[in-house]
Amino acid sequence: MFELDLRSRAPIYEQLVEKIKELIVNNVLKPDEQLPTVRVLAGSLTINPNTVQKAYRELEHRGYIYSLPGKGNFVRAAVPENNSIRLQNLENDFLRIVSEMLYLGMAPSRIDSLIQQALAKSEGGKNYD
Amino acid sequence: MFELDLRSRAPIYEQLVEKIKELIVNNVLKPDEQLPTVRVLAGSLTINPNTVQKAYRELEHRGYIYSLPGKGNFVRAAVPENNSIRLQNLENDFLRIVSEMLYLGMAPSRIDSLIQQALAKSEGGKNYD
DNA sequence: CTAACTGTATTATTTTATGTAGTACAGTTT
DNA sequence: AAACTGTACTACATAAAATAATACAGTTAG
Repeated sequence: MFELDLRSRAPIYEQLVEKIKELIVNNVLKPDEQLPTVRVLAGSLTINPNTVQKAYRELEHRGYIYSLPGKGNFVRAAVPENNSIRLQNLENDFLRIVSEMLYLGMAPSRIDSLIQQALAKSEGGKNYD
Repeated sequence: MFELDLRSRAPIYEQLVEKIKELIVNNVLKPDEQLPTVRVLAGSLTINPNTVQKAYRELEHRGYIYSLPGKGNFVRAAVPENNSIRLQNLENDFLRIVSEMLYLGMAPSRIDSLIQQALAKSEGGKNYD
C-alpha cells in the first residue's frame, strides 16, 4: 500500500495518518472503500497492530474514516458543511507557506502556476500515477 | 515576544522555531536585528535556557539566523540563491494543502483570494498588526 | 583589568512520547 | 462453531524532550 520511513523523526502512526490522508484526499481511496484491517496492515508493514490502530483512531477523529466494529475501517466521504474548522486551519497553513515562499524569493507567477497545477489535477479525473 | 502552548503535543523548541521563523518571514524581525539572548528569552518564557539554545541552533541550521559567540543571535537576511531545497519542500507542502482544501470543498476562487491577500501583505510595507 | 554580559558545551536526571508484546472481549461473517 | 473484524487494557522497553547545574571562552562596558 505504501512505505514508511522508519528512520524519520516523525512517529510511525503520524506517518501513517499522513499517508492515508493523502490517498483519501487524492481519491485513490474512494468513499466507503474498506481500508486494510488493523492486523493485515500491521503485518505487511511489520509494525505493531496497536500502532495502526492509533493511526486509524486519529483518522477517525479527524473525520477522514469511520469504523464499524467487527467489520472494518472505511473511507468517510467528505462533507463540505462540517469542515469550517479544518478549512480555517488549512488557510492558516496556506498563508504561512506562501509568506515563506515569498520571503525566500519565489516569484508570484510560480505560485500561480502551482495553483493551476493543483486545480488541473483535481478537476480532470483523479489518478495520474 | 510571543506565547507558547505548553499543552501542545509539539515540543517547546519546535514551537519556538516556528514562532521565530514566523516573525522573520513576516519581517517583524529585520535582518541583522538581535534576538533575545538565550537566558533572557528562557527567563521570560519560564523555560530552560537549553531549550532556547536548541531552537536557536535549529534556526541557524535552517539558515534563518546566525550567531556570534559572545555577542548574540541575529536575523540572517534571506539569500534567494541558496533556497532551492527549501523551496522544493514548500512547494510539496503547498500542493498537499491545496489538494486537501479542494477535497474539503473550498472554492477555487477562495484560494485565489488567499493568494492575493498574501501578496498584498508582502508587497505593501511589512507590519499591519 | 575586571565584572557582567554573551554563546556554547557537558553531564546527569526526570518526564513524557512512542512503540512493542500479549491478552482479552464483543460484533460480524461464513 | 470458527475465523474474521475492531477495541481495550496492562505491562514493558526505548527514545525524545526538558530541566538542572556547571563550566568555559569570547565580548563589552566600567
